[in-house]
Amino acid sequence: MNASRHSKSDVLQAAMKLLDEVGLPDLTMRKLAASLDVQPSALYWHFANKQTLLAEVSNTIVNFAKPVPSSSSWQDTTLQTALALRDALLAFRDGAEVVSSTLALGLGAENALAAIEASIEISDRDLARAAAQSILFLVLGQVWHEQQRMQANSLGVVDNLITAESPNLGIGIQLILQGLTEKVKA
Amino acid sequence: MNASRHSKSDVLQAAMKLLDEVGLPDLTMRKLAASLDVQPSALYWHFANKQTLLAEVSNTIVNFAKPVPSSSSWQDTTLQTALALRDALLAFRDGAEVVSSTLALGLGAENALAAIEASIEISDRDLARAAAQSILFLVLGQVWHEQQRMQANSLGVVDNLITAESPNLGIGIQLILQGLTEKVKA
DNA sequence: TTCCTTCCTGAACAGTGTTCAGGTTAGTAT
DNA sequence: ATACTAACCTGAACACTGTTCAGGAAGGAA
Repeated sequence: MNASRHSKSDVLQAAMKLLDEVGLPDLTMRKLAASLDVQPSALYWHFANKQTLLAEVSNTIVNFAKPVPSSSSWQDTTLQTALALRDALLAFRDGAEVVSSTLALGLGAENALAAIEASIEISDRDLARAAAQSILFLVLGQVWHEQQRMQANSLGVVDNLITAESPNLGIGIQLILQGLTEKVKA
Repeated sequence: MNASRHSKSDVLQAAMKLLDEVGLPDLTMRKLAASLDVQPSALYWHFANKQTLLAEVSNTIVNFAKPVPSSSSWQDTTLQTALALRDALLAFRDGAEVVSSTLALGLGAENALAAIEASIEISDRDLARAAAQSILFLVLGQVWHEQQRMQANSLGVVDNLITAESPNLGIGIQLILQGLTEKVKA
Protein backbone atom coordinates (compact mmCIF):
# COMPACT_ATOMS: atom_id res chain seq x y z
CA MET A 1 0.00 0.00 0.00
CA ASN A 2 2.99 2.37 -0.40
CA ALA A 3 5.31 2.93 -3.44
CA SER A 4 5.57 6.50 -4.60
CA ARG A 5 2.40 8.32 -5.64
CA HIS A 6 -1.20 7.80 -4.73
CA SER A 7 -4.62 8.73 -6.07
CA LYS A 8 -7.62 9.84 -4.08
CA SER A 9 -9.14 6.37 -4.19
CA ASP A 10 -5.85 4.92 -2.96
CA VAL A 11 -6.17 7.06 0.13
CA LEU A 12 -9.80 6.07 0.59
CA GLN A 13 -8.91 2.42 0.26
CA ALA A 14 -6.09 2.77 2.78
CA ALA A 15 -8.50 4.50 5.15
CA MET A 16 -10.93 1.58 4.92
CA LYS A 17 -8.14 -0.87 5.63
CA LEU A 18 -6.87 1.15 8.56
CA LEU A 19 -10.38 1.46 9.94
CA ASP A 20 -10.64 -2.29 9.93
CA GLU A 21 -7.29 -2.69 11.65
CA VAL A 22 -7.46 -0.06 14.40
CA GLY A 23 -11.06 1.16 14.64
CA LEU A 24 -12.48 4.65 14.33
CA PRO A 25 -10.93 6.22 17.45
CA ASP A 26 -7.42 5.33 16.23
CA LEU A 27 -8.05 6.24 12.62
CA THR A 28 -5.84 9.34 12.64
CA MET A 29 -4.50 11.31 9.73
CA ARG A 30 -0.97 10.58 10.85
CA LYS A 31 -1.46 6.83 10.95
CA LEU A 32 -3.23 6.94 7.62
CA ALA A 33 -0.35 8.90 6.14
CA ALA A 34 2.17 6.49 7.63
CA SER A 35 0.34 3.52 6.10
CA LEU A 36 0.87 5.16 2.71
CA ASP A 37 4.49 6.13 3.40
CA VAL A 38 3.61 9.77 3.11
CA GLN A 39 3.58 12.90 5.22
CA PRO A 40 0.27 13.79 6.92
CA SER A 41 0.02 17.00 4.95
CA ALA A 42 -0.05 15.01 1.72
CA LEU A 43 -3.55 13.78 2.59
CA TYR A 44 -4.87 17.32 2.37
CA TRP A 45 -4.21 17.43 -1.29
CA HIS A 46 -6.80 14.65 -1.75
CA PHE A 47 -9.32 15.64 0.90
CA ALA A 48 -10.20 19.04 2.28
CA ASN A 49 -10.29 17.70 5.83
CA LYS A 50 -10.82 14.59 7.90
CA GLN A 51 -14.60 14.88 7.94
CA THR A 52 -14.74 14.89 4.17
CA LEU A 53 -12.61 11.78 4.16
CA LEU A 54 -14.90 10.13 6.69
CA ALA A 55 -17.92 11.10 4.65
CA GLU A 56 -16.54 9.15 1.72
CA VAL A 57 -15.75 6.24 3.99
CA SER A 58 -19.36 6.41 5.16
CA ASN A 59 -20.67 6.39 1.61
CA THR A 60 -18.51 3.42 0.77
CA ILE A 61 -20.01 1.53 3.69
CA VAL A 62 -23.58 2.46 2.84
CA ASN A 63 -23.19 1.65 -0.84
CA PHE A 64 -21.84 -1.74 0.12
CA ALA A 65 -25.49 -2.69 0.71
CA LYS A 66 -26.76 -3.74 -2.70
CA PRO A 67 -30.41 -3.17 -3.64
CA VAL A 68 -32.54 -6.18 -2.80
CA PRO A 69 -34.92 -7.78 -5.33
CA SER A 70 -38.55 -6.91 -4.70
CA SER A 71 -40.31 -9.60 -2.71
CA SER A 72 -43.91 -10.72 -2.55
CA SER A 73 -44.92 -7.75 -0.39
CA TRP A 74 -43.39 -4.30 -0.14
CA GLN A 75 -43.24 -4.85 3.61
CA ASP A 76 -40.86 -7.71 3.07
CA THR A 77 -38.84 -5.71 0.57
CA THR A 78 -38.46 -2.92 3.10
CA LEU A 79 -37.42 -5.36 5.77
CA GLN A 80 -34.85 -6.92 3.47
CA THR A 81 -33.54 -3.48 2.53
CA ALA A 82 -33.11 -2.59 6.17
CA LEU A 83 -31.39 -5.88 6.91
CA ALA A 84 -29.07 -5.36 3.95
CA LEU A 85 -28.08 -2.00 5.41
CA ARG A 86 -27.55 -3.66 8.76
CA ASP A 87 -25.26 -6.24 7.19
CA ALA A 88 -23.31 -3.52 5.41
CA LEU A 89 -22.76 -1.64 8.67
CA LEU A 90 -21.69 -4.83 10.39
CA ALA A 91 -19.24 -5.62 7.59
CA PHE A 92 -16.97 -2.73 8.63
CA ARG A 93 -15.46 -2.05 12.01
CA ASP A 94 -17.30 0.81 13.73
CA GLY A 95 -19.41 1.09 10.57
CA ALA A 96 -22.52 2.29 12.37
CA GLU A 97 -20.69 5.04 14.24
CA VAL A 98 -19.01 6.29 11.08
CA VAL A 99 -22.30 6.46 9.21
CA SER A 100 -24.20 7.93 12.15
CA SER A 101 -21.73 10.76 12.60
CA THR A 102 -21.62 11.52 8.91
CA LEU A 103 -25.40 11.50 8.72
CA ALA A 104 -25.68 13.78 11.72
CA LEU A 105 -23.28 16.26 10.14
CA GLY A 106 -25.43 16.34 7.03
CA LEU A 107 -22.75 14.95 4.74
CA GLY A 108 -23.59 11.89 2.68
CA ALA A 109 -25.33 8.66 3.66
CA GLU A 110 -28.58 9.76 2.03
CA ASN A 111 -28.57 6.65 -0.13
CA ALA A 112 -29.52 4.55 2.84
CA LEU A 113 -32.58 6.66 3.62
CA ALA A 114 -33.58 6.87 -0.03
CA ALA A 115 -33.45 3.11 -0.53
CA ILE A 116 -35.68 2.42 2.45
CA GLU A 117 -38.11 5.15 1.55
CA ALA A 118 -38.41 3.96 -2.03
CA SER A 119 -39.33 0.48 -0.90
CA ILE A 120 -42.33 1.67 1.12
CA GLU A 121 -45.19 1.49 -1.33
CA ILE A 122 -47.87 3.63 0.23
CA SER A 123 -49.49 6.73 -1.19
CA ASP A 124 -48.81 9.03 1.79
CA ARG A 125 -45.20 9.95 1.00
CA ASP A 126 -44.75 12.05 4.11
CA LEU A 127 -45.66 9.06 6.20
CA ALA A 128 -43.35 6.88 4.14
CA ARG A 129 -40.50 9.29 4.70
CA ALA A 130 -41.11 9.46 8.44
CA ALA A 131 -41.23 5.68 8.64
CA ALA A 132 -38.06 5.31 6.58
CA GLN A 133 -36.24 7.75 8.82
CA SER A 134 -37.41 5.84 11.87
CA ILE A 135 -36.18 2.56 10.45
CA LEU A 136 -32.84 4.12 9.57
CA PHE A 137 -32.29 5.50 13.06
CA LEU A 138 -33.31 2.18 14.51
CA VAL A 139 -30.82 0.19 12.46
CA LEU A 140 -28.01 2.67 13.11
CA GLY A 141 -28.65 2.73 16.83
CA GLN A 142 -28.89 -1.00 17.21
CA VAL A 143 -25.78 -1.80 15.17
CA TRP A 144 -23.79 0.98 16.84
CA HIS A 145 -24.67 -0.50 20.19
CA GLU A 146 -23.75 -3.97 19.03
CA GLN A 147 -20.42 -2.96 17.53
CA GLN A 148 -19.47 -1.07 20.66
CA ARG A 149 -20.13 -4.24 22.63
CA MET A 150 -17.93 -6.16 20.23
CA GLN A 151 -14.99 -3.89 20.95
CA ALA A 152 -15.66 -3.90 24.68
CA ASN A 153 -15.73 -7.68 24.60
CA SER A 154 -12.53 -8.00 22.61
CA LEU A 155 -10.83 -5.86 25.25
CA GLY A 156 -10.73 -8.18 28.25
CA VAL A 157 -14.18 -7.19 29.55
CA VAL A 158 -15.57 -10.55 30.57
CA ASP A 159 -19.03 -9.72 31.87
CA ASN A 160 -20.67 -11.09 28.76
CA LEU A 161 -21.69 -14.57 29.79
CA ILE A 162 -25.06 -13.78 28.28
CA THR A 163 -24.14 -12.24 24.96
CA ALA A 164 -27.07 -13.36 22.83
CA GLU A 165 -29.74 -10.70 22.88
CA SER A 166 -29.23 -10.15 19.17
CA PRO A 167 -32.70 -11.20 17.87
CA ASN A 168 -33.75 -7.65 18.77
CA LEU A 169 -32.32 -6.63 15.47
CA GLY A 170 -35.31 -7.20 13.26
CA ILE A 171 -38.10 -6.80 15.80
CA GLY A 172 -38.30 -3.02 15.90
CA ILE A 173 -38.42 -2.81 12.14
CA GLN A 174 -41.23 -5.34 11.97
CA LEU A 175 -43.17 -3.41 14.57
CA ILE A 176 -42.91 -0.26 12.49
CA LEU A 177 -43.98 -2.13 9.35
CA GLN A 178 -46.94 -3.66 11.12
CA GLY A 179 -47.94 -0.26 12.46
CA LEU A 180 -47.59 1.24 9.02
CA THR A 181 -49.74 -1.44 7.43
CA GLU A 182 -52.48 -0.94 9.99
CA LYS A 183 -52.37 2.83 9.66
CA VAL A 184 -52.70 2.71 5.89
CA LYS A 185 -55.68 0.35 6.07
CA ALA A 186 -57.69 2.99 7.91
CA MET B 1 -18.79 30.52 39.03
CA ASN B 2 -15.23 30.96 40.39
CA ALA B 3 -14.05 31.94 43.92
CA SER B 4 -11.55 29.55 45.49
CA ARG B 5 -12.58 25.91 46.00
CA HIS B 6 -15.09 23.78 44.20
CA SER B 7 -16.97 20.57 44.81
CA LYS B 8 -17.66 17.82 42.30
CA SER B 9 -21.17 19.09 41.66
CA ASP B 10 -19.77 22.59 41.09
CA VAL B 11 -17.71 21.18 38.26
CA LEU B 12 -20.68 19.28 36.85
CA GLN B 13 -22.80 22.39 36.99
CA ALA B 14 -20.11 24.44 35.26
CA ALA B 15 -19.88 21.75 32.58
CA MET B 16 -23.63 21.98 31.93
CA LYS B 17 -23.39 25.74 31.63
CA LEU B 18 -20.41 25.58 29.32
CA LEU B 19 -22.15 22.97 27.18
CA ASP B 20 -25.04 25.36 26.73
CA GLU B 21 -22.72 28.19 25.81
CA VAL B 22 -20.30 26.55 23.39
CA GLY B 23 -21.70 23.14 22.45
CA LEU B 24 -20.21 19.69 22.78
CA PRO B 25 -17.33 20.03 20.27
CA ASP B 26 -15.96 23.03 22.19
CA LEU B 27 -16.56 21.61 25.63
CA THR B 28 -12.90 21.07 26.46
CA MET B 29 -11.30 20.39 29.79
CA ARG B 30 -9.24 23.56 29.46
CA LYS B 31 -12.26 25.78 28.85
CA LEU B 32 -14.10 24.10 31.66
CA ALA B 33 -11.17 24.70 33.98
CA ALA B 34 -10.92 28.32 32.88
CA SER B 35 -14.60 28.87 33.62
CA LEU B 36 -13.88 27.80 37.19
CA ASP B 37 -10.65 29.83 37.46
CA VAL B 38 -8.69 26.67 37.93
CA GLN B 39 -5.93 24.71 36.21
CA PRO B 40 -7.07 21.87 33.90
CA SER B 41 -5.39 19.31 36.09
CA ALA B 42 -7.64 20.29 38.98
CA LEU B 43 -10.57 18.70 37.19
CA TYR B 44 -8.96 15.29 37.47
CA TRP B 45 -9.32 15.33 41.19
CA HIS B 46 -13.09 15.34 40.73
CA PHE B 47 -13.42 13.11 37.68
CA ALA B 48 -11.23 10.27 36.50
CA ASN B 49 -11.40 11.48 32.91
CA LYS B 50 -13.51 13.42 30.44
CA GLN B 51 -15.75 10.51 29.56
CA THR B 52 -16.73 10.03 33.18
CA LEU B 53 -17.58 13.71 33.35
CA LEU B 54 -19.66 13.43 30.18
CA ALA B 55 -21.42 10.37 31.56
CA GLU B 56 -22.62 12.44 34.50
CA VAL B 57 -23.65 15.23 32.17
CA SER B 58 -25.60 12.63 30.23
CA ASN B 59 -27.32 11.34 33.34
CA THR B 60 -28.25 14.86 34.35
CA ILE B 61 -29.89 15.37 30.98
CA VAL B 62 -31.76 12.06 31.05
CA ASN B 63 -32.96 12.55 34.60
CA PHE B 64 -34.29 15.94 33.64
CA ALA B 65 -37.21 14.03 32.14
CA LYS B 66 -39.61 13.52 35.02
CA PRO B 67 -41.80 10.39 35.11
CA VAL B 68 -45.17 11.00 33.48
CA PRO B 69 -48.48 10.18 35.20
CA SER B 70 -50.08 7.03 33.85
CA SER B 71 -52.70 7.80 31.23
CA SER B 72 -55.83 6.01 30.10
CA SER B 73 -53.85 3.46 28.10
CA TRP B 74 -50.29 2.21 28.56
CA GLN B 75 -49.71 3.07 24.92
CA ASP B 76 -50.33 6.70 25.71
CA THR B 77 -48.15 6.53 28.80
CA THR B 78 -45.32 5.13 26.73
CA LEU B 79 -45.76 7.83 24.14
CA GLN B 80 -45.74 10.52 26.81
CA THR B 81 -42.63 9.00 28.39
CA ALA B 82 -40.84 9.05 25.05
CA LEU B 83 -41.91 12.62 24.40
CA ALA B 84 -40.72 13.64 27.86
CA LEU B 85 -37.31 12.18 27.03
CA ARG B 86 -37.36 14.03 23.75
CA ASP B 87 -38.07 17.30 25.53
CA ALA B 88 -35.27 16.65 28.00
CA LEU B 89 -32.79 16.08 25.17
CA LEU B 90 -33.98 19.22 23.42
CA ALA B 91 -33.60 21.24 26.61
CA PHE B 92 -29.79 20.98 26.46
CA ARG B 93 -27.51 21.94 23.63
CA ASP B 94 -26.25 18.81 21.83
CA GLY B 95 -28.18 16.80 24.41
CA ALA B 96 -28.93 13.91 22.08
CA GLU B 97 -25.32 13.52 20.99
CA VAL B 98 -24.07 13.55 24.57
CA VAL B 99 -26.55 10.88 25.61
CA SER B 100 -26.03 8.79 22.47
CA SER B 101 -22.27 8.67 22.92
CA THR B 102 -22.53 7.86 26.59
CA LEU B 103 -25.06 5.15 25.89
CA ALA B 104 -22.90 3.65 23.17
CA LEU B 105 -19.93 3.52 25.50
CA GLY B 106 -21.99 1.59 28.01
CA LEU B 107 -21.77 4.27 30.70
CA GLY B 108 -25.03 5.57 32.19
CA ALA B 109 -28.24 6.61 30.47
CA GLU B 110 -29.98 3.36 31.40
CA ASN B 111 -32.72 5.29 33.17
CA ALA B 112 -34.13 6.35 29.86
CA LEU B 113 -34.45 2.80 28.61
CA ALA B 114 -35.83 1.56 31.91
CA ALA B 115 -38.55 4.20 32.04
CA ILE B 116 -39.80 3.39 28.57
CA GLU B 117 -39.63 -0.34 29.15
CA ALA B 118 -41.55 -0.10 32.42
CA SER B 119 -44.39 1.75 30.75
CA ILE B 120 -45.01 -1.01 28.21
CA GLU B 121 -47.59 -3.20 29.90
CA ILE B 122 -47.43 -6.43 27.98
CA SER B 123 -46.60 -9.87 29.29
CA ASP B 124 -43.82 -10.66 26.81
CA ARG B 125 -40.99 -8.78 28.50
CA ASP B 126 -38.44 -9.60 25.82
CA LEU B 127 -40.70 -7.98 23.28
CA ALA B 128 -41.23 -5.02 25.59
CA ARG B 129 -37.49 -4.59 25.96
CA ALA B 130 -36.90 -4.77 22.23
CA ALA B 131 -39.65 -2.23 21.62
CA ALA B 132 -38.32 0.09 24.31
CA GLN B 133 -34.84 -0.06 22.83
CA SER B 134 -36.26 0.73 19.42
CA ILE B 135 -38.14 3.73 20.72
CA LEU B 136 -35.04 4.96 22.53
CA PHE B 137 -32.87 4.76 19.43
CA LEU B 138 -35.59 6.47 17.47
CA VAL B 139 -35.85 9.41 19.82
CA LEU B 140 -32.09 9.80 20.11
CA GLY B 141 -31.58 9.66 16.36
CA GLN B 142 -34.32 12.11 15.57
CA VAL B 143 -33.33 14.68 18.18
CA TRP B 144 -29.65 14.35 17.33
CA HIS B 145 -30.49 15.06 13.73
CA GLU B 146 -32.65 18.01 14.69
CA GLN B 147 -30.10 19.55 17.03
CA GLN B 148 -27.38 19.25 14.45
CA ARG B 149 -29.60 21.13 12.03
CA MET B 150 -30.15 23.81 14.65
CA GLN B 151 -26.42 24.44 14.91
CA ALA B 152 -25.97 24.30 11.13
CA ASN B 153 -28.74 26.85 10.76
CA SER B 154 -27.35 29.18 13.40
CA LEU B 155 -24.06 29.15 11.52
CA GLY B 156 -24.88 31.03 8.33
CA VAL B 157 -26.13 28.03 6.39
CA VAL B 158 -29.18 29.45 4.66
CA ASP B 159 -30.57 26.52 2.68
CA ASN B 160 -33.36 25.99 5.15
CA LEU B 161 -36.29 27.75 3.58
CA ILE B 162 -38.32 24.66 4.34
CA THR B 163 -37.44 23.95 7.94
CA ALA B 164 -40.67 22.47 9.20
CA GLU B 165 -40.54 18.70 8.88
CA SER B 166 -40.69 18.35 12.65
CA PRO B 167 -44.00 16.46 12.97
CA ASN B 168 -41.94 13.33 12.21
CA LEU B 169 -41.04 13.35 15.85
CA GLY B 170 -43.90 11.35 17.24
CA ILE B 171 -44.86 9.35 14.17
CA GLY B 172 -42.27 6.61 14.40
CA ILE B 173 -43.09 5.99 18.03
CA GLN B 174 -46.78 5.70 17.28
CA LEU B 175 -46.05 3.25 14.51
CA ILE B 176 -44.11 1.05 16.90
CA LEU B 177 -46.87 1.25 19.49
CA GLN B 178 -49.52 0.36 16.94
CA GLY B 179 -47.41 -2.56 15.74
CA LEU B 180 -46.93 -3.69 19.31
CA THR B 181 -50.61 -3.56 20.06
CA GLU B 182 -51.45 -5.61 17.00
CA LYS B 183 -48.73 -8.16 17.70
CA VAL B 184 -49.93 -8.69 21.25
CA LYS B 185 -53.54 -9.19 20.14
CA ALA B 186 -52.55 -12.26 18.16
C1' DT C 1 -0.40 22.91 67.26
C1' DT C 2 -0.39 18.81 64.84
C1' DC C 3 -2.52 16.09 61.49
C1' DC C 4 -5.13 14.66 57.68
C1' DT C 5 -8.22 15.11 54.07
C1' DT C 6 -9.55 17.92 50.36
C1' DC C 7 -8.47 20.58 46.62
C1' DC C 8 -5.33 22.85 43.58
C1' DT C 9 -0.73 24.49 40.95
C1' DG C 10 2.70 24.29 37.33
C1' DA C 11 4.87 22.02 34.22
C1' DA C 12 5.31 18.66 31.22
C1' DC C 13 4.15 14.53 27.78
C1' DA C 14 2.37 12.67 23.83
C1' DG C 15 -0.73 13.11 20.77
C1' DT C 16 -4.32 15.56 17.46
C1' DG C 17 -6.07 18.12 12.87
C1' DT C 18 -4.49 21.51 9.81
C1' DT C 19 -1.70 25.11 7.04
C1' DC C 20 1.76 26.65 3.88
C1' DA C 21 5.82 27.75 1.13
C1' DG C 22 8.31 25.32 -1.51
C1' DG C 23 10.02 21.07 -4.09
C1' DT C 24 9.59 16.95 -7.02
C1' DT C 25 7.48 13.96 -10.36
C1' DA C 26 4.98 12.81 -14.47
C1' DG C 27 2.70 13.62 -18.60
C1' DT C 28 1.57 16.68 -22.58
C1' DA C 29 2.39 19.87 -26.08
C1' DT C 30 5.66 22.37 -29.02
C1' DA D 1 14.44 17.20 -26.55
C1' DT D 2 12.45 21.31 -24.19
C1' DA D 3 9.22 23.83 -22.03
C1' DC D 4 5.14 23.90 -19.57
C1' DT D 5 1.58 22.45 -16.45
C1' DA D 6 -0.89 19.84 -13.67
C1' DA D 7 -0.64 16.31 -9.91
C1' DC D 8 1.40 15.10 -5.79
C1' DC D 9 4.40 15.42 -1.88
C1' DT D 10 7.92 17.34 1.88
C1' DG D 11 9.15 19.53 6.23
C1' DA D 12 8.25 22.35 9.51
C1' DA D 13 5.42 24.65 12.13
C1' DC D 14 0.82 26.28 14.73
C1' DA D 15 -2.62 25.85 17.92
C1' DC D 16 -4.84 22.85 20.03
C1' DT D 17 -6.32 18.30 22.76
C1' DG D 18 -6.68 14.91 27.15
C1' DT D 19 -3.89 13.39 30.83
C1' DT D 20 -0.15 12.67 34.53
C1' DC D 21 2.42 13.82 38.55
C1' DA D 22 5.20 15.78 42.27
C1' DG D 23 4.43 18.95 45.22
C1' DG D 24 2.01 22.89 47.73
C1' DA D 25 -1.81 25.27 50.13
C1' DA D 26 -6.42 25.55 52.57
C1' DG D 27 -9.69 23.95 56.11
C1' DG D 28 -11.44 21.38 59.81
C1' DA D 29 -10.79 18.09 63.73
C1' DA D 30 -7.96 16.15 67.76
